[in-house]
Amino acid sequence: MQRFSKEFYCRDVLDVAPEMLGQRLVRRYSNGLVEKYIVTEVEAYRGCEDLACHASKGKTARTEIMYSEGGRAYVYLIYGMHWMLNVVTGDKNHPQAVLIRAVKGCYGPGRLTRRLRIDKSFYGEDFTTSQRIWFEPTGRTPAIKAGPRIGVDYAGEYWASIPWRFWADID
DNA sequence: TCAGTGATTAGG
DNA sequence: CTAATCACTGAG
Repeated sequence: MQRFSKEFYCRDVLDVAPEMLGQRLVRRYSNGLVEKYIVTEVEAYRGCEDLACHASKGKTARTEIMYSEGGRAYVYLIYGMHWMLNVVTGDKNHPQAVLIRAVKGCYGPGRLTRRLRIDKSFYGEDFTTSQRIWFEPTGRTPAIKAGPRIGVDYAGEYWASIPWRFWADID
């Protein structure tokens, strides 16, 4: 099965995020074991004007990767214990990312990274060339639902209520 | 409901 | 250096 190429990721995050639902996340461990998961829930974070997006506070060592071309991983630690896995999208200097919140059988962004053993070493990982994590098209086009993003009340009512969380009910 | 946990960030 | 913040989770 072919993985998604650069072109898939180098588009607006609001186009990419919903299209990732129903697609396959593949993780290959150092011992050769390969696990495959279907993406079921994501969130879009879009540019410096989006007050819920980390890039709204400007370019820092942590957010730098979001300013690169789409197709790389933005990984960071939250609340001192949970790694968050994001997919950078869009053109260079258009900081955007898709937070992977859930896959079939594993719900919650922190649980997901714990199960897949994703940590800081995945920061900047290139999904188009990586041998340990990537995404593949499945051909599925599930019905998509949308609602407010989780845990971003600090961004103010407008950005906290905008429906940029997307999910699909996949058995 | 609420504490745990530590990297990251701005500020002195 | 200090202190605040935080795209979450699990226990009760």
